[in-house]
Amino acid sequence: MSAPALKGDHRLPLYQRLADSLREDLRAGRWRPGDRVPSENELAVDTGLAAGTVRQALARLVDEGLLERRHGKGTFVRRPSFDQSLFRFFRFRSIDGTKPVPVSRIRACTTAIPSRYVREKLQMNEEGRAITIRRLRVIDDQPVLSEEIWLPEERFAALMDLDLQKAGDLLYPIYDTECGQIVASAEEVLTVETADNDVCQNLGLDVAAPVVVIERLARSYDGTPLEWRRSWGRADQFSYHTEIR
Amino acid sequence: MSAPALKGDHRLPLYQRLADSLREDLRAGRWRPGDRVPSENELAVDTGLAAGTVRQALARLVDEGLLERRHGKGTFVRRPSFDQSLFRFFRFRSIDGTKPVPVSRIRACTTAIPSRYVREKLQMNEEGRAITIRRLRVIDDQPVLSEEIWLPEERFAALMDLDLQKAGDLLYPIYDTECGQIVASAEEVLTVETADNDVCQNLGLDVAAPVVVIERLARSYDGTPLEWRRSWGRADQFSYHTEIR
DNA sequence: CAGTGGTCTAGACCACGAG
DNA sequence: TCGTGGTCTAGACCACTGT
Repeated sequence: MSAPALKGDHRLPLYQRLADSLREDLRAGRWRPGDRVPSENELAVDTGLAAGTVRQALARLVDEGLLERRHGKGTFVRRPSFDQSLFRFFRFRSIDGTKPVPVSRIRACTTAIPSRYVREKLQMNEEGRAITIRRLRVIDDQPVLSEEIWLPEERFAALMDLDLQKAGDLLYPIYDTECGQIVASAEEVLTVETADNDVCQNLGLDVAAPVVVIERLARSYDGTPLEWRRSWGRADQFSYHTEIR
Repeated sequence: MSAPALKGDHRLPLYQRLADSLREDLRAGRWRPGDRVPSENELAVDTGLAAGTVRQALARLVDEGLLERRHGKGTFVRRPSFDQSLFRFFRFRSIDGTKPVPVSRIRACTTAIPSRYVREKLQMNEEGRAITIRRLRVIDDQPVLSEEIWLPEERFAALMDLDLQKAGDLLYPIYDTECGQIVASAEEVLTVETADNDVCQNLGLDVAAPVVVIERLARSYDGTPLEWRRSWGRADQFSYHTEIR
């Protein structure tokens, strides 16, 4: 009957256009991780769509990992927790067997000119400078992961005024609070190498021991590359489990 | 109104009970991979459910990877193609750059008593015997993967009357046609090791070169373990991509 | 209790594929 | 043209959460 008040290509399904619209709101910071988004009913009234259509849009965003439903309470912006992603790949255990909380030990934090490879990953132009961090992740005083991190200086300048040593073990909350940058998704590529001298020293390994290398490109809600990092971990702790269907 | 003619716990949602029922039909071989299942309309009429409910049940099975929808044609039993799963993990390329079709080179096929580990994976009792196959997967005469395969003899006895050398490069179609066993899903665990002498020889590697080990447990539609295999591949060909959200 | 998401229905119309 | 899956509606009732 009446024209639905939704932007976007009118040839696309309404639920998709609503999903796109909500994704855009998310990117613009209309709601923050942990916030409740409007209820299905509110959205249906606001958009003039049927409840079922709204539901389908929300379902899509839930599938994408952006939203989270809680029966009886509402639909919420999901808080991505990337630092558990390490434990998808490595079986780190603390001495007491319980949940391992890797401590961050910063070894360096400077501005530098990124390599061409990193520059392209971060979609920076040739003049752009970057902040680079080198750190160890440590469990029970045992180094388990060695990391090299690159950030475009433009967005993360505030980090240089900070004492990262005292700032906590997780970087993404710091990116958020100090730089206003929210990491919403990431791509990772795993490969296997033999450790060079540097990595051997950092992780306490024998020369040429196998190491697993994880390259991660983290992005904001709108897909802008925010951070590139490369992590080395001992391969004998590596284990990845998957289903095929 | 009328009682829906569906088995199962009546406290469960109807779409879930229908999905369970269809999954059971699949397991029982009512339809084979590639077959078309009844249309949404037919199912709705048969079960006395609304079309939307049937749709939800099918959506679930599609998510599980059991079915596949083709707009305008129907809903089909998915043909799982596991041998492309290698290429999720390894970047094998043929000399001419095109699609790599690894050739199977059988090295041994005998009956044997499985180790306790394999026996438990296959849920066999202590008296049960097994068939074991050792083979190389070869691309352009280069060995890329070394495999050790274990099957419960009870289900796969027909294999021993066969000349596997001439039977083709993919085992799962043979399991199907010769033994009536359809592989519907599998779990894989990836780890990294350093190559022992045996693996070095098989893959043409230096001693102590890193290798990626893939353990796979393949199951039928009802979850019965059908095959356990362990594959070794050179780690410098390994690469795994994933998304985090 | 009110408000949320979850299930289910009945029916309309659209888009695709094949004869 | 027909049968298939895909989108969308309008409304009923259920189940969970908090007050």
